Amino acid sequence: MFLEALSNPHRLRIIRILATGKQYVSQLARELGMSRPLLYLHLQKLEEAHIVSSDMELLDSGKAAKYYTLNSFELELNEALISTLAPSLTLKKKTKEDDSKQ
Amino acid sequence: MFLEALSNPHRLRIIRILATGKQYVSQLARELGMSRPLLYLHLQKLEEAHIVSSDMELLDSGKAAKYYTLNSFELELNEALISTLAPSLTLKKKTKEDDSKQ
DNA sequence: ATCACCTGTAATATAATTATTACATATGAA
DNA sequence: TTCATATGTAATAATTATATTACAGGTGAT
Repeated sequence: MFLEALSNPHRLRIIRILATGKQYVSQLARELGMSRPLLYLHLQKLEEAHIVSSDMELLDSGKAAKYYTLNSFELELNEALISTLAPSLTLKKKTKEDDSKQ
Repeated sequence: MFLEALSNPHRLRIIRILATGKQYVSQLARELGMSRPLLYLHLQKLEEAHIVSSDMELLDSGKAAKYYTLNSFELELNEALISTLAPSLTLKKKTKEDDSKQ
């Protein structure tokens, strides 16, 4: 999931922008020139991979906004790491259904 | 391209196996329980990303076999790296057509 | 009430990736 | 010659991922 989340150019751009500071969704959408629904999709993937986090905050205007923050991460990516961690890096979480099917 | 190549479970399994030593395609297909055409697809993506390399060798039987080897790589993956390298990590190489369209 | 912002998502369309099937070709051994 | 084992790829199908459109709802200011 983690590497999968990093495998899209839009998502890397999002990371790059959030690296300069937190932003709320509409603002980010304007900055990226991207529709909000599409941005939502990418933000969700990043959030599921724990690469970003979100929280609601009040703007000065008094309106609520959803702010996204970049989490810090560090991964020494080499062939040895992949050999040991292979499954957990990209596979989606197994559901209980999957287990019982097994 | 590099991160994209690492964003698939099959390809990580391939890496894991090749980490134990080079193998030729048919052998690898049997070991993975995967069809050869599909394996080809994944090996190509890995090779384009320079994660694996291939060369033809003669088996003891006298038949030619295409061996794949895992290249060694090392990438310190963190938010700073992504901020600086963002575009080159996932984008496909631009073609000359792309340039002239621009 | 209307305008200018915000969040959130359902339904759908489009594009890209992944997977299968069916071939053609070559070599050595029985 | 036939069998078993290689490589290689074209054509297609199936599945996921990405992107768009169209909504509904909320708040504060004019």
